[in-house]
Amino acid sequence: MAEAQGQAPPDEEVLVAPERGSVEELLDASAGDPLDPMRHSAAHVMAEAVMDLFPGTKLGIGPAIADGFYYDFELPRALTPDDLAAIEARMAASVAADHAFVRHELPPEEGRAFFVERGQPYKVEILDDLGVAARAAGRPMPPVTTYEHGPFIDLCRGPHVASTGRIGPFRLLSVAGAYWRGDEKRPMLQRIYGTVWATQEELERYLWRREEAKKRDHRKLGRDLDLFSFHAESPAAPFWHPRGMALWRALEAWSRQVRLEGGFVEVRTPAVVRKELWETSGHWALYRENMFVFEDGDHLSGLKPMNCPESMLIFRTQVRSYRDLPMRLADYSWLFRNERTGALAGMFRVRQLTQDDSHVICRDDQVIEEVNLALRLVRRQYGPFGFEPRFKLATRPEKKLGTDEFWEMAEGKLAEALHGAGIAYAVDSGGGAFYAPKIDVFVEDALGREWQMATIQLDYQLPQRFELEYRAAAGGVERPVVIHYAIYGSFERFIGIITEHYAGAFPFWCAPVQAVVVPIADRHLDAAGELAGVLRARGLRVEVDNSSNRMQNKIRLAQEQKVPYMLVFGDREAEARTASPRTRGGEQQPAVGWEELAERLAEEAAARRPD
RNA sequence: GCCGACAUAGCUCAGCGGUAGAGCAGCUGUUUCGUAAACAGCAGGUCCUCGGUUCGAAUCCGAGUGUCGGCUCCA
Repeated sequence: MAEAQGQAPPDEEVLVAPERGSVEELLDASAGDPLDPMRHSAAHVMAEAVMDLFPGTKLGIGPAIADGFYYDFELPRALTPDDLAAIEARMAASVAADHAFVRHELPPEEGRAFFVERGQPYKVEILDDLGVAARAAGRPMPPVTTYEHGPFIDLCRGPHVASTGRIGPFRLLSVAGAYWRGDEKRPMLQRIYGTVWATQEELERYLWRREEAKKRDHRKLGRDLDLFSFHAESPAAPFWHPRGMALWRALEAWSRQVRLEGGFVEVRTPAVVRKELWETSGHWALYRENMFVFEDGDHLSGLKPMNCPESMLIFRTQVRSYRDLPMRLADYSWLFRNERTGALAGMFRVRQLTQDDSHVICRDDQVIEEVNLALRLVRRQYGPFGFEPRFKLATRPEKKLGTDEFWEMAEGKLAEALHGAGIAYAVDSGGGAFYAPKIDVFVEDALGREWQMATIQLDYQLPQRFELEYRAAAGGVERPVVIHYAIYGSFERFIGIITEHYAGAFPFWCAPVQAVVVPIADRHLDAAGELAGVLRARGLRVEVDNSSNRMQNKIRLAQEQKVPYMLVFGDREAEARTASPRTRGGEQQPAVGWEELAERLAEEAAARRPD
């Protein structure tokens, strides 16, 4: 989720840290939530409470964020959950006291002196930086604004609610470490997160949503549904169980079909690669700390973190003609990334992963068309999940390779491809990779969370590093362009996302187990097995519950496993060679003949409806 | 990597200085049942690992490993 790189408008970034990864923030940084003043006010009240309980606390920043607020503190000791309760109680007292928020303005020097005197070095640093920024812009340093309520006064530009009594129902949520200004070389402060809403109902709804998200946690569902497991013997590397693998294969088959329709051919490339390749690609210089490197005889080798360099080698195995382009290569190879331990998180960040990786090697005049194809494939591949992707054009960053003309051209091509596909998009100014602009793709899940999914990257660097060339129509040689994208991203992360999106109730087409036959008594087991065989012959994933449980319990277990169809099978069905389907939605369907059922379910699977 | 928390049976958790408990799951037996839990019995644990304190450690302390919440990172 934190893959998006937020870039706050320059004059906002000091006092208000945007929530990283929030697409709303990325798409429209100016759109503030109407609850923000209240949330920010709650942060002030929390700071008041903390100062009260821990005199001498040094204050960091305390902005409003999506759904709430936080404040960073330098404290004499680590906070415990009990402290949160005490802080909440003090906050409640401050709210009950209904202190007015009062704005003050001080001349710059006086304002600075005020915070020096109060022993607030972080606030002083902010003021000093504001001064530097003002001078750089050739403006005079503006007055220092503070907000005071009751016993507490803080550097702040506002706005706030009129008084603390206007702060709605709130709850403190968690404590976490956070580097001052997000810089890992600076001190680590303690950040308290809280949430606040206009009404009790909204607060409760938010807390319910958090609970719901916890219930849907893919790490829990992955175990409950027997999809995968993690083991300390290979940290952050999933072990795929039969059911997880069934889901994977269904997704993979769909990805392959989409690639096939898009004119791709598939390759597979080695996992162990000598360092010379990574030197050529630039990974050795730029990505080595994330690679697993080892001695391989008298050479140094690395496990590949990405597929692209190897596709370059495949391209170079022949003299290529302009007629051979575009060459569209799909690659589902294993990738290995030695992520920093703290970054690991269930399926969302693993160290061994597989992408539905796509490399299009094309002529410069084919770029727009190929990006356009990528955009169409993205939409097509997300269709069966009901995801409606949103697109963002990430343009030149401050630190970049290449001339302005180059960026002008590359950004223009991506924009044109977006227009050509009839896609409305936002611009993430400065969000591009250092070597080229890109198009980032986002989807919203069933809980309203935004996820960054595919990224479509233009790459003029790799062809140059690998000296790729083709024979041009006009004679001579020219250098192709590479377009990279993975639509699911990694299978691991995508499965994590859809597990939570569907709360484990996967659509029929990709459900790990599509139907369970529920024999009513042991005498039905043989015929139930026959029924399963008929369905399996049509490629359906069917199991028979041959336990000694009663039918009711078999149904309950199948429901808990979120199996789309339960096929109740007793004397009547055995007699007539039918089955009585019950859906996981609780609908009981009339008995149907085996062949007809197989036909119907096979069609349903092929239709890949999002459900 | 950094800050903090957590680690007890397959799962969810209780026990928190005197050598370990429940529910569910599992196994066995009985039951063979018509749309979300049949009944009975049995079995199951170097209390993450290593070290320390103590007469005695699941319990206190330290280190390590893993996981979780964040920060950072994320071609």
